[in-house]
Amino acid sequence: MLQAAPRQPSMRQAMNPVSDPDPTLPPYARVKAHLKDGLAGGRWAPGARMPSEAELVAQFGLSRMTVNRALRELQAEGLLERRQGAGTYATALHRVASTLTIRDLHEEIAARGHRHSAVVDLQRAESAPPALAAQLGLEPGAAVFHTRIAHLENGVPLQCEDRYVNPACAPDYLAQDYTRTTPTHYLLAVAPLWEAQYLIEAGRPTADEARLLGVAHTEPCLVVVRRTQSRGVPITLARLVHPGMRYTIAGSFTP
Amino acid sequence: MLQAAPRQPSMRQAMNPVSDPDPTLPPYARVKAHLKDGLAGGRWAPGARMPSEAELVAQFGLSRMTVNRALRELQAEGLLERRQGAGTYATALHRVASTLTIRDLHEEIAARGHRHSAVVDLQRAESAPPALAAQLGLEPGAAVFHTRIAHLENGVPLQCEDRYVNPACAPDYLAQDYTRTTPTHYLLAVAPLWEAQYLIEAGRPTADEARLLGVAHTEPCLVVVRRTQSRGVPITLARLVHPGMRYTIAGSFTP
DNA sequence: TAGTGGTCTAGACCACAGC
DNA sequence: CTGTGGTCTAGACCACTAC
Repeated sequence: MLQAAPRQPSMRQAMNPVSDPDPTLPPYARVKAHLKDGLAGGRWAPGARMPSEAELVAQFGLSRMTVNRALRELQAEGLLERRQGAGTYATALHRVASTLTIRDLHEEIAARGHRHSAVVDLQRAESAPPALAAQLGLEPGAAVFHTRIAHLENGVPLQCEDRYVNPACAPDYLAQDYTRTTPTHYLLAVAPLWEAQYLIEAGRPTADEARLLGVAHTEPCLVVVRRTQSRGVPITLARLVHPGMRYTIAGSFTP
Repeated sequence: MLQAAPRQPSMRQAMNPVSDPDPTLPPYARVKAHLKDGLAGGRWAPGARMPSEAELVAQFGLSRMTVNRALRELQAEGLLERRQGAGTYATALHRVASTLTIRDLHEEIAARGHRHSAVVDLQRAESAPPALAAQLGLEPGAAVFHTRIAHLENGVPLQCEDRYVNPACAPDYLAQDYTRTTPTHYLLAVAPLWEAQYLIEAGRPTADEARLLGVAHTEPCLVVVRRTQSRGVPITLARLVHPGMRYTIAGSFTP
């Protein structure tokens, strides 16, 4: 039903790129559209060899740079694999790489037109136990900053944020008023955020978290653990706990 | 090579780009590295105006196309915003766009060197209730294919996959042996996967799911709901339930 | 109008893969 | 060796923005 009409390439279709996309598109975009259509329509199976740059140059009457751009962008989008000297291939595409956007919670709530507020449960320096010290690149027992903050949307607890911060990166971290700004916002201002790793899992809240979120400690929660570095220097380790019924991470994938 | 020698922008150099990245990198990559370093180091604040293409051409002694490529790629990576006629700006970057990869579970398990097996609990055609029909672009009451399969890693249940499939897209879906292939794998072969949206949340398993996963129905589970279309035609709607303590989604962000 | 980005070209040299 | 992709150039024309 999709790859409806065409087929029976009989004579290799001679010319005509089968798809004749919007002629107002710039040429490189037309090449991309042509290749995407072909991939979507099964003209090239996963893993199959794609036309070479030279072939596309001849077929479309464009310069090689233009064709190269189209192919390079499709590669960046994960649709093609290219190997110097070997050729261009359709990706097996048994993976779906998707963009997941994690925004500052304050902005996320504001974007919904709702009111964000915060309850600061804890804001102090502590001595880092070995495991934590290792995560933040500190000596065991060194001072770390620790905050625990509940974030509310229109008065309803949405997230409990347990965060440890490397003092070297944000010496004034403890001096901020986190009912007026968020740790994320402050840390982004202090040091642009350059690398992050995260884990997403389901779990139960700790007693503290259950208290701050106003849920039973048996309530399933979505837990995001995120570690952030800037230029290789660990900045912060955060555990973000969301009541399962109140929070969802959404994403999409559109090549 | 060609543009080999140049450089020595005479006075310009004065302030030396601060960063003098790996000289073995291709020129466009050096420009990218220079700009990334500057952004990471706070040389340009979020929202600040970046050097124009012409300025970078003068500074690096490169052609405009090369500089343009560096800027275009940084834009694609979300680090820069560009407006024709206006200029190039550092993104406010109060968002962290991260790559989340969802792979076929069979491949994921195989990649860990473990053994994947599946228990097919249900495999039949059903009549689509209105809500489901709407999601799949069908008439209410139309036939849909429904499978419920537990996926095991070395014999331990890891995921319960409840899946509805648009029969028009995969007429032979019910004829497959899902102890030998996975629905994901089969559907990818039938119709390349072109758009997907998903939700990730924490919840409790249904009674069926708890039974198949061998967990209590109070156990927190990570639930991924994914909807997939190919060329705008809905293909499948899947609910993937993972026991919270056994499954984690990991991702990273490294601009 | 001047500056900016968006795009294209027709060549070129190189590194690498496969025969 | 040939064919492939990786990259660069020095111009060019255009559309848009801001003044």
